[in-house]
Amino acid sequence: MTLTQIKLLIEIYKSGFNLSEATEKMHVVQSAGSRQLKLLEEELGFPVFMRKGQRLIGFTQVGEKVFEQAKQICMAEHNIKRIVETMQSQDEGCIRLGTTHTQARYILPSVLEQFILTHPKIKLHIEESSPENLYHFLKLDKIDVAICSELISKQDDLVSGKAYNWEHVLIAPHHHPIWDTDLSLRNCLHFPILSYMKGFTHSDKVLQAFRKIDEGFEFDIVASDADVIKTYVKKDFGLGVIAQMAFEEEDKQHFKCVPLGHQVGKSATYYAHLSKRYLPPYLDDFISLFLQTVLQRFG
Amino acid sequence: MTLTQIKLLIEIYKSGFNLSEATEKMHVVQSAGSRQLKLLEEELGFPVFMRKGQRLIGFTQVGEKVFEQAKQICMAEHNIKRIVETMQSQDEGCIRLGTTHTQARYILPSVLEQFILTHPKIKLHIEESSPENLYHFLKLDKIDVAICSELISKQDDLVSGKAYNWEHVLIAPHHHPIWDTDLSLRNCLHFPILSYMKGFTHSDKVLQAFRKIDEGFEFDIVASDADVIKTYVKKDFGLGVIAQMAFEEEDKQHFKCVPLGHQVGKSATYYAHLSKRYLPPYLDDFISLFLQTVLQRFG
DNA sequence: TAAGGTTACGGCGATCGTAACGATC
DNA sequence: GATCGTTACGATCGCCGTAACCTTA
Repeated sequence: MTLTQIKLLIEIYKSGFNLSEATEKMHVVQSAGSRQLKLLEEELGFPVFMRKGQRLIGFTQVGEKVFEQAKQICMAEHNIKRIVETMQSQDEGCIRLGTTHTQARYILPSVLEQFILTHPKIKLHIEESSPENLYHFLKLDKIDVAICSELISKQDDLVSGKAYNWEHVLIAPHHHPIWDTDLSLRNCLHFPILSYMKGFTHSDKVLQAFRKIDEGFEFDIVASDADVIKTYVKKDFGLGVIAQMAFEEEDKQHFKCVPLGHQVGKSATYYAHLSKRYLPPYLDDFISLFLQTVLQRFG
Repeated sequence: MTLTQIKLLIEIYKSGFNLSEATEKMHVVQSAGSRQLKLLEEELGFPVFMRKGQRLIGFTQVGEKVFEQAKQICMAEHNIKRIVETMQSQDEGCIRLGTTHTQARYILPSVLEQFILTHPKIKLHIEESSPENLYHFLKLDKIDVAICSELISKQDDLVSGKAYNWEHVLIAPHHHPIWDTDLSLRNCLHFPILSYMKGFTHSDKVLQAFRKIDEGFEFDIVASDADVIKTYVKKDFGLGVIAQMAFEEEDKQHFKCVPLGHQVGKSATYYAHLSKRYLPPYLDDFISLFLQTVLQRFG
């Protein structure tokens, strides 16, 4: 068994079981891959791939399990490369952070502000996407660490932890008639309601809460970030339901704001990274700093 | 980077940083190993080993981390071999079980009785030792799975789970004067007390409990298994404190028995195996059967 | 017929073993 | 001086690329 053969398995999988494509990615001719695969399967004494005629169409039962281990091997090999890279370039490096707009816009600025002071040479790539996408990005090693809510916790191949709790808040201009009511969700239904798109910032929680009152409820306007929602609410399009983090000091000029936690439930933000992935020291630092910062702010 | 080089790191470590010994184990001449090591370190751009003159004396800081990953790679490679082995020999195989006397003698018989019915061709190696040793045996891959109390849980490189709760019991012959008292620990102190050796079957818990009453308390006779203790108690050497599992139906002829859980605390038995280790189906079966059996008996 | 996969063959590079040398205890 | 590690050199083995061939959409 060789590392080349192990990597070949991975590439074949990534290519959708197309050996030609896999070998191309490995910068060798197709026949070389064909031979290596044959050698590997001979050594193991079992076919790793199911074939339709000659073509590869998927893993065998054994293949599935072998593939799992092959991924481990590749991961560890990458880790070794990362270890020496981060050593070579002492305090330099790059953090590929995946997060949602809410975190990027309202939480991370203060974290990053401090981080770049202590780690001036670390580059930052901030990838904004939905929690679901972030989960896939982690698994595909497109990002090093994810900070978001939902989905991420309790995945067995991820290390994750809760960073802080938060709740949704209701916002409306100071003059809005809603402020003359008891602020129940039922009363809110008399006005257009703006909130997050499906999949963002626990919007489902809000939706469920309203649907307990009005089964066919839909938001009137949805956006994927609070800035847009706030802008529209400012223009008196209706009531906004956003994450508490998105309500800032200067928004008090335009809006009143009440928490909705008791009516739609509490939420939480998590961090996560692949469990067997090597984390360079500066990434550990970043996560620590993040946790420490939100602890001060929400703890 | 090659698998050979990775394995070389492992072997050098295992040989106490003696390259000659390591290469010998790998069935190549010493110079071959020397070269491979040089190549690896050149490729990484960092020395993996600290040297005193030319001799290897330990890992560098980078080396430590690389070594961690190297172990992962070796583990995964072994797993692949195990996967195909267990496939080749269908229902054959071997379970190397590490456990304590208490489990082996009083719990496992009923488990194994059933297991060999459904898996007649699986060989069993039962290694008896203290929990602490079992932990090391797991890490050295001397055993596949451990069943015991203490120590094992909450180790990050182990997968472990609680199997059942139990408590210590006090035993003494029917005619013993202790049965005329209120059975407090304080009253027990008037008699010689026999229990487990340090490190076995949560003996520390019992010791602590007695020491709360009598600071300088020591057991009068200790043994590493309940059979010995029971034999001595039968001969009227004193009171016995053993695990509840060790008190069997036929012992009622000779002893009375009272639980001590409220006085010395409850205990639990766990199972554990290396977290990244491939478990063949029959090993999964074994653990399931074990859990199921103790659930019926204690659950 | 094009695309995916296998097999045969020749060349080249990688690794090995021998052996001589250097360093350390 | 014995043990441990490095370096040089020639031989061998393994892997690659070319190319011809086979199989199936």
